[in-house]
Amino acid sequence: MIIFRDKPYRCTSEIVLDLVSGKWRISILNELSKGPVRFNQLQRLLPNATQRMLTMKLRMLESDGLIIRKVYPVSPPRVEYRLSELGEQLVPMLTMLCDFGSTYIDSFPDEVSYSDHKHA
Amino acid sequence: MIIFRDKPYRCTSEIVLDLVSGKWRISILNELSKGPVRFNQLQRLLPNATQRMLTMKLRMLESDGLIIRKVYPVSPPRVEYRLSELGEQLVPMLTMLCDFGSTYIDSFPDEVSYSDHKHA
DNA sequence: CGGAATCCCACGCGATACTG
DNA sequence: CAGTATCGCGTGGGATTCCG
Repeated sequence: MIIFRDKPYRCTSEIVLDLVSGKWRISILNELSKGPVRFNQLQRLLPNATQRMLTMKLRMLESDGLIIRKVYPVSPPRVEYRLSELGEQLVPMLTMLCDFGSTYIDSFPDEVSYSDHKHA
Repeated sequence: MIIFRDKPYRCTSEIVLDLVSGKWRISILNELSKGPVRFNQLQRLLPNATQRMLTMKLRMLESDGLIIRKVYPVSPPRVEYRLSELGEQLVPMLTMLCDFGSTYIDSFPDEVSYSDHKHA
């Protein structure tokens, strides 16, 4: 049994799930993997996430050491987020998750459809 | 936007998270990756999971197509669970998650400890 | 622009007891 | 042995409003 940050885990894979699970976390990481993004840009990229949720998840990812928050002391405020070194190391895994997801849904073609609209 | 089983996803990786997230799912998959297991064995392997939770998670994994439930019509009842073909394909990814988890916690040696006791 | 504060709800999870 | 059936709560997620 591993204790990490005062929480017990049966396997280190569960720790990784804590890092990337939770709504918006993967989407944020995916966007940041393409390069640094400002808060406002992120809002437009993830139009269904409320400001509150984005802020919360970004702070969590930051305290997990996966992303870096950089504040430019200008007016109007400018805050930029980017992957940390650890976060960069996560990218190949995100790709693998994505790949297996594609493989998986290919086994259930009847249950898949696509939608263009951004909401929901 | 992908719709899979009536649920929207921004990326197929989010589908995979739905498959392996949720308490006990990864632990169950890890145990089954070593070979078929009976319900009772699983209970002993995961002593902190209640019967209800084990049953629920097993049924979910089954309906997700990752595991197979085989009932032997004997008395007392004998039910065996094993990975499906799809489930087997998941194993390398579980290994990778585990590996990255180890890499990750190595970055925070102060926040890691170990415990022998099975509870919590 | 990039938040923080407040309020609220669904549901994932669990404890416990019962059963073919 | 391998499950249901009930009940209850914590917390993750969200809508809304206000702020420097």
